[in-house]
Amino acid sequence: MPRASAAAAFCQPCPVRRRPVFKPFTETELAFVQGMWRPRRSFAPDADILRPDEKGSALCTLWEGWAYRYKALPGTTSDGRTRCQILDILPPGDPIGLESTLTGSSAHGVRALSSVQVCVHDPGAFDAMFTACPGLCRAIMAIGQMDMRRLDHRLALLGQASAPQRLGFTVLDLYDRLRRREMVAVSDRGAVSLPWPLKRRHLADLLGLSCTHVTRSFAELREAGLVERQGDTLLIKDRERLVALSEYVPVDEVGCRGML
Amino acid sequence: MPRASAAAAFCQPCPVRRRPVFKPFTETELAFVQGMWRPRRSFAPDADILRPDEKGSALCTLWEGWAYRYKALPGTTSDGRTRCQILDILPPGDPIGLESTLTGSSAHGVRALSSVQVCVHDPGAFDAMFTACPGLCRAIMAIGQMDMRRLDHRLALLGQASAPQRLGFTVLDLYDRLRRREMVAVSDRGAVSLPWPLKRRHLADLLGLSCTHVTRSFAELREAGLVERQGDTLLIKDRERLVALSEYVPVDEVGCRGML
DNA sequence: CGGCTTCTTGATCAAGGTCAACCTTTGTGG
DNA sequence: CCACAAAGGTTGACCTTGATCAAGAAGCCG
Repeated sequence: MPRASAAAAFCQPCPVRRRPVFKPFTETELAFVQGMWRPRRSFAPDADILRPDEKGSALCTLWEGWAYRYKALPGTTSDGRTRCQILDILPPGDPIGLESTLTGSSAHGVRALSSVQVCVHDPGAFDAMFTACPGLCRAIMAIGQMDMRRLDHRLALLGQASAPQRLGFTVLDLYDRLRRREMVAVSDRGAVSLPWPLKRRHLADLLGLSCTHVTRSFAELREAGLVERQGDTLLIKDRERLVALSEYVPVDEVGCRGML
Repeated sequence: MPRASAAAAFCQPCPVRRRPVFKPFTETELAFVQGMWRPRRSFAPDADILRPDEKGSALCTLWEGWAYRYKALPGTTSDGRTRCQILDILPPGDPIGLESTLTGSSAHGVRALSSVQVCVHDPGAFDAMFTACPGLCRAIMAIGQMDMRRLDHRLALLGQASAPQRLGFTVLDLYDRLRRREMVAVSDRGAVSLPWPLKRRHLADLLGLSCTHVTRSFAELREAGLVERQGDTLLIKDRERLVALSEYVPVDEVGCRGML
């Protein structure tokens, strides 16, 4: 079958899965996941990969580019946009549509942050996974717990931290998640840098702040010599002090095994 | 074996599981869950059922009484208590310790809100579940998604809603969760009531507010004729208007199947 | 060079935090 | 049954954080 062979060509040497966060597949698992393979789809920045109200939607994995989970809210912000809370940032490798596959509907949407390609899986085959691949199933459950743990962190952040702390925490959290995916770089003089596709309004929606206040908090961190924005990458100039200011505690997510 | 027979005596006609939120077990599932059965444990109010830093801790299910998941934070509030964010309220039937069973450690603690009894399960047998009971495994994964969905809601709440909205939303959410567990009552003149074990400080930690401001917000709802506290039950006097004020959208969690 | 969007800065205002006093309820021992 | 203590709840005065509104400054295309 052309479909299976195309999958094999992609899944086995998958560039995303080669990163150390992901556990390698067993042969059975690889075969199973390849059997679920469907052609990849592309999305432009700001397009909905998963609409908030969508029923019976596709199950897929973020293969290239970034996205975010969000929840649309009634009403509108002061600057015209519809109110929205960003729930989580999704870097490459993260699954999309698990909730709707498991429960039949999704209470959140997923939107592309940059240009995005997703690997599509056949949701009809999903239920078979529970009998065919118990180990994979356990791994996905563990990933779910990790996501929940990060949500817990974020909840504590919105409940308890000041605006600059929220911002600093988010920078550090993103950096650490990307480091595990080998997507960060080391600059000179001990500074490190990470890709930064987030606009002010994304940060505002993510942190529960207004755009202007995000700017102010950013300025605060910049003036303290902690971070520096350079186009679409962000420099962390003094991790030590940034950690102290944000009361940052890393959320570790080692040895996950998804189904890219 | 006395152990197995004791389990059978409890699990089969379990008073908690008889409620409509829970799906009935199949025979295999019942047998499996009974095989994990260990003697129940009791906790006094304010005792830690699961300490935040605990490794390799027990897996159990809330059998009687209420608890809450929380995250302790460095520093201390103005009134002396250590700072803490309550992540979720756990009514009877909710599982405890899934995260640490699946990932080896838990980033949150669980504390008893009232006098509590938990059904203890053998965490060593947990991994066997993935091969022995795929259906149960799927059900637990779906529960995880439901919990995540409620966390999403709460995140949007802390990010976007005013203090009275947060309070109203929480009242309505708790009411609906308890209704599905048949733990609410109807009062006269269309009002409904629910058990209310939450002190001001719990609400403060849950909603990311100060104790005094919780009082003020409560007073606001009371003066608007929406809710009324009577000892340790809460009256909802005008659900309609409370829903409108809080922009409440129910988080449904029908047909879950746990492993009590 | 306009015409976009995004970012920045300043002035003003409201929501909520802090501190402190006081009131109510609950529980306990005499 | 009362007295008292301790915990929790309520209220008010004041202050800080962050929202809102509005006007520019940079970028970033065509």
